[in-house]
Amino acid sequence: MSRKVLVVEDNPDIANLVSLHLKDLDCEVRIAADGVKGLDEARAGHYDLIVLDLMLPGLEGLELCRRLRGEADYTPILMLTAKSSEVDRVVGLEMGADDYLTKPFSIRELLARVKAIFRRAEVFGKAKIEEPTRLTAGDMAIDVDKRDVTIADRPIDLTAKEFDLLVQFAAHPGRVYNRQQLLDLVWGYGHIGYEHTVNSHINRLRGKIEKDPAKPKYLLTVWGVGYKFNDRLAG
Amino acid sequence: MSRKVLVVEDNPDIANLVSLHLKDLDCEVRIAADGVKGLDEARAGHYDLIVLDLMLPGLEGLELCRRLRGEADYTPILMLTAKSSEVDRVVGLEMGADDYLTKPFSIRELLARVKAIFRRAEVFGKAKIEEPTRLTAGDMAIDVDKRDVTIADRPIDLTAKEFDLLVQFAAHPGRVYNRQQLLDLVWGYGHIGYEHTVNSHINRLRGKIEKDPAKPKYLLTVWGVGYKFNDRLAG
DNA sequence: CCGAGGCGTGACGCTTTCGTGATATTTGTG
DNA sequence: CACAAATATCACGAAAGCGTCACGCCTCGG
Repeated sequence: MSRKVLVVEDNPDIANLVSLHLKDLDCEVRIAADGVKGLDEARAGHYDLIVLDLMLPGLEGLELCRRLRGEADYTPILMLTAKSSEVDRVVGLEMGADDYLTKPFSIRELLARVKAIFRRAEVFGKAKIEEPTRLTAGDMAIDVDKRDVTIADRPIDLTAKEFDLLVQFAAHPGRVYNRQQLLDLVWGYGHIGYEHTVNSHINRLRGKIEKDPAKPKYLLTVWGVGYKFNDRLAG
Repeated sequence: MSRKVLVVEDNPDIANLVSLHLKDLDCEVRIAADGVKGLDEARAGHYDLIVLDLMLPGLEGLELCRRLRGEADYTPILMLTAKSSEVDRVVGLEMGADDYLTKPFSIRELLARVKAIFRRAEVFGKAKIEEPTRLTAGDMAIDVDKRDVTIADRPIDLTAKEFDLLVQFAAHPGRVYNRQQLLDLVWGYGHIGYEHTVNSHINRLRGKIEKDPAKPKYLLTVWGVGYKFNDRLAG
């Protein structure tokens, strides 16, 4: 099963990043660099989702949204914007967007929204996208909805960032992430900061989940690259 | 047991949201994007409920309602509308709608109405929809129907919003909600307001249900995320 | 028409978390 | 074995998030 996604975004960096990760979701991605091309493309191809930047040259994102809806096109739309006022959210949704994301947004957030939209679209008989709400690895158990973590049934107290980091790893055991990827995924694309920051958080996280942080059992260092979650955990 | 529901709604955002939550109620949902399709679909399939937007392109919601009734189709109808005038309500009900909801409506409200309609339909020999009318946690007891709360058998006086908030939490202990989710769930989807408002209500609620509001026992803060109801209450 | 209560908003101080720099330790390489 | 680069650790200041209180608006009932 492959879903067609149209990304309408003038910034090629963001467009590429988004399409890269959407392809990971097994999506077929096309990019339109401005509003006019976006509208043409949206009219031409039958897309399952349109990711739309609100700030576009030529044609405002909201206008594109409004026009599509005016033409009785009900392709789900996910809006991206730099503004973060709550009013915008409502305006966007009233214009017919299905969801709304303000920059800087994290890739995890984006993917979560995209999945949510596809999940809703199941109503129309499309295939499912599974999203586990519980993750386990060895004697570690994570409940994503409840945002709690236990090791050998003992609850572990994590901060928001620590938890987000851990979930990112635990959801893809064995996969290696470099620091920039982690910043994009957890902190959000567009976030300005040092890669060094990741070290600190990994360090704090290990202090809470590892019995001996110097010899980590869950969060392993991949020298010269980054980190990964151990995918050979006993028990 | 699955009930068939037809959602006649041109705004895909609302349609998807509604159908998503109806599916949670174990309903089989179909969506019609305009009045004509809605009428066709309503005639063709045997539905247990029709959720109908009053503001539809092509064929007015009221007209659809009237026609169905004219054809001796007595499928229950729940009307949605942006207007909140009393006149509309009366007209809607006279046209044969079974219930009426004005936007912005909260999902909880919608689900409550839907369940109420199904409950009435039981008279005609349909299966039941289970709904826990009582919630307990530690020494707190909530009667959802009566809208009263006791702690250690002492009655607690709550305002409408406070009660709705509490029920939302108590019905899903341990689950973490961020402020936007709470606004959507309790205040109603489409409501315009500040996330900060949630803080105030949590604060007032704690003042009433917590012995020491600074060290809450029921409503816990999840730093950087939102709030949750304690799911590790003793006794 | 007035008063009480519920609600939303703003302000402010406190707490927690986060990011950063400095320094120590480890790892890979010549 | 020594050196450089990468990572780990620690501590501290900054910033963000939260709790609390007070005020004003609105609604509803008297």
